[in-house]
Amino acid sequence: MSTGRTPDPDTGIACCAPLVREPLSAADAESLARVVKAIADPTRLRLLSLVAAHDGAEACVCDLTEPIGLSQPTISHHLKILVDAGLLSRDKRGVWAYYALVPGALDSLAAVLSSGSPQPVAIGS
Amino acid sequence: MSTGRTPDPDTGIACCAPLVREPLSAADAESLARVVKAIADPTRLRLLSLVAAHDGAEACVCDLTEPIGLSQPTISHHLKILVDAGLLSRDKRGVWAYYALVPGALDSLAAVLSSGSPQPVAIGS
DNA sequence: ATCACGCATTGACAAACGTCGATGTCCTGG
DNA sequence: CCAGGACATCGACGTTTGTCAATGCGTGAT
Repeated sequence: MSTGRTPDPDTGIACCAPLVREPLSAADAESLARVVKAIADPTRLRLLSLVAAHDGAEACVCDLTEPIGLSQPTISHHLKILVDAGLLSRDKRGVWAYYALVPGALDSLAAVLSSGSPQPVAIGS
Repeated sequence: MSTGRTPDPDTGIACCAPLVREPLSAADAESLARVVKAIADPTRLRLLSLVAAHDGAEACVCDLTEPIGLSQPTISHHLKILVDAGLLSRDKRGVWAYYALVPGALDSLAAVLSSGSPQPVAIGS
């Protein structure tokens, strides 16, 4: 141990400033990272944007597959990740599955990031 | 082709609503994802929080290694990713390397997310 | 009942990621 | 000049991730 921080007893010079507030705990960081990971992919960002761009912030899979240019199973895979993260909601009506933005989900995530010291976020499950 | 969207000529019923605004382009999604990926890791979130928790929003590596509990090369690796993403700045003074939050970087990232249709972000390089 | 269609699930595989130990580089003090 | 400390870089390893083809499951129409 004693890896670094050598406060010279004479000068009292250490390398660092003291803590002025509580940092993020390991558990909080893990749950926050789980939500951030959901949007850390270009395909999923485009999916969110595409859903938001549709009237009513709602779209079905058939309207997302073509503009993205990936296979249908891949689109379903990404949509599932976004739903599990609490960012999208799934509503199956008849043959079609409609995905919609969860109101406030992205906003509360953004609020956590912009605040200097992130609080735990309760978006995903 | 013709994967989905079968607007019945009689009923006119299709599955989806029309677009009401421009979605994110593939290139913009890729550059935005590069920044988001930088914070999509619990260790890096804790590092950002730790730096922010220090007086002056500045800290050296020796003060970050111990609370995180990972090896020094791993911490340096994560710090490099955060610097490359434009979220941290590195300032070597003497023997020590001080990392500080780039003012406004996290905020503009948060602004992109909360806005319904994300604009391209010019944070990383 | 049967068929076609929209979507989800599975299994497989290459690429990217996180972590470590070992080593290199630069600065400071003696 | 030499020794030691702070930090970066390198090489390696196991794990996770993104993608696809193939298949399964409901639903609605014939």
